[in-house]
Amino acid sequence: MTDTAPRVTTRSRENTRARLLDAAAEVFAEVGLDAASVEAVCERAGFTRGAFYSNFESKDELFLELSARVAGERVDAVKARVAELEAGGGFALAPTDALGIVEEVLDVSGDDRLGVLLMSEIRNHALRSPALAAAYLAQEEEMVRGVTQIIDDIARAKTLRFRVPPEQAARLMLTTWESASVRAAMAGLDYEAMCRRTSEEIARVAQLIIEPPTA
Amino acid sequence: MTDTAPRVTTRSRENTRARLLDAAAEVFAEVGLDAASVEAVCERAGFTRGAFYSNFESKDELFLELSARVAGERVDAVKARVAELEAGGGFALAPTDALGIVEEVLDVSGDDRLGVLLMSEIRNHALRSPALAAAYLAQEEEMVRGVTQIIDDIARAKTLRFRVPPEQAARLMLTTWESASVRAAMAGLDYEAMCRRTSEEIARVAQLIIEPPTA
DNA sequence: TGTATCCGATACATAGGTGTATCGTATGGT
DNA sequence: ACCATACGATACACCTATGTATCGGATACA
Repeated sequence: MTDTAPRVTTRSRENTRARLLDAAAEVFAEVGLDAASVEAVCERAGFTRGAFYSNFESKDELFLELSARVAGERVDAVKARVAELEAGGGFALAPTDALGIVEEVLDVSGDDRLGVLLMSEIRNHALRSPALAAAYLAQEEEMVRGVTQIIDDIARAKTLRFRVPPEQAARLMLTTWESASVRAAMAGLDYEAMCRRTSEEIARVAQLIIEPPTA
Repeated sequence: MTDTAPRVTTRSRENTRARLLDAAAEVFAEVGLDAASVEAVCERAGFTRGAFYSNFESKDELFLELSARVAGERVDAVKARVAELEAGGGFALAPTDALGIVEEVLDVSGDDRLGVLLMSEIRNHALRSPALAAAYLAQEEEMVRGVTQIIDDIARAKTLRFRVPPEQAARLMLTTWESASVRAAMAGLDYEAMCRRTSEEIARVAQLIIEPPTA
């Protein structure tokens, strides 16, 4: 590796960073950012604090990076779904079966309970940190773009008409999804029931948005 | 006060409790529950920790009580609005002016930035504490009941028709409101702009829900 | 006015977390 | 195979928060 790069620090360091990030995701989701000690994160990852401070400057920096990672993952998942839909276009559902469509799009971001907790944690802290807020809002906009496209694609494929512009529909879907996930997690439902209930809630909104065929 | 009550501890104690609760609301909103030290709360209230531990058992207990208080206040505000509408019924707006209606109903819960932060904090912790979760969900249900009634009243007064049952409409309004408030607070908008933007967002949803007159 | 009681302040003991400085070792390059 | 370096472990000093136990003063009631 006689690269132009001044330093080749990328040996197993990336691995350590990744393990710390994974552990942090778990611990932060479980007890929250502020209640989570650096030591707890390290213990979970199988390191000591020496490793931590060798890789990150502070807990906040790690949290920022973690937030960026999960945001990126979510956006990527949606984008992948868009590509999938545009490539295949293999939808064989009845146009009015909103729930079916929703479920098919939804399982992309199969959100477990911890995922919901982590996102909530990020959202909560974004309210106080301008840097996090900017990242959070940007990610949300990206999500809107992706979902808007999905809606567009589906509408075109099925020749559906909407009562609102696709972008607004996308926003509605996303906020409904967010709030439904949180409510489900709060009610302590297991994963399956959680998904079911979330789907139903979103499907209701979808049915409201979709213009019924003028038969 | 030779009451039947076994103990008449209610001298100025209630005052102290109230002041501590007020201070806690501020501090928790500003830095979050976990980052807020008991000492910070006491300092804000003008007391020392002695007063705190004389009135509350722990920070968590205080938070639980605070949550109950703000939840009660919100529900009361909505209920008062319901009573106001049912008593007066003085709506002189055009039926299609969704934004006008929304604004008139909305200013009830004139939410400042700190209020949003505090609610977010409560919501976030409710995800991990069953007791808080139960309280939070119960409050939300009460809010839904109130808003449902408001929607019903308005609909009756204006002979509007909806595309969805009033209860679902209420849920949609509330989740939209919640998410819009959070987004506004995140974007760092001032109070006025925040209200305006939130109103617009809700009005759009209202317009979607309201069935247009079949002219 | 005297007295008992309640309430908040003060002082103290302790724990847990943080960040840094140093050390030993594994690894990569030649 | 050797050397240099990077990486993570260990140890240390500091600090902040917590909870309790005790003290002093104010207040209610006679």
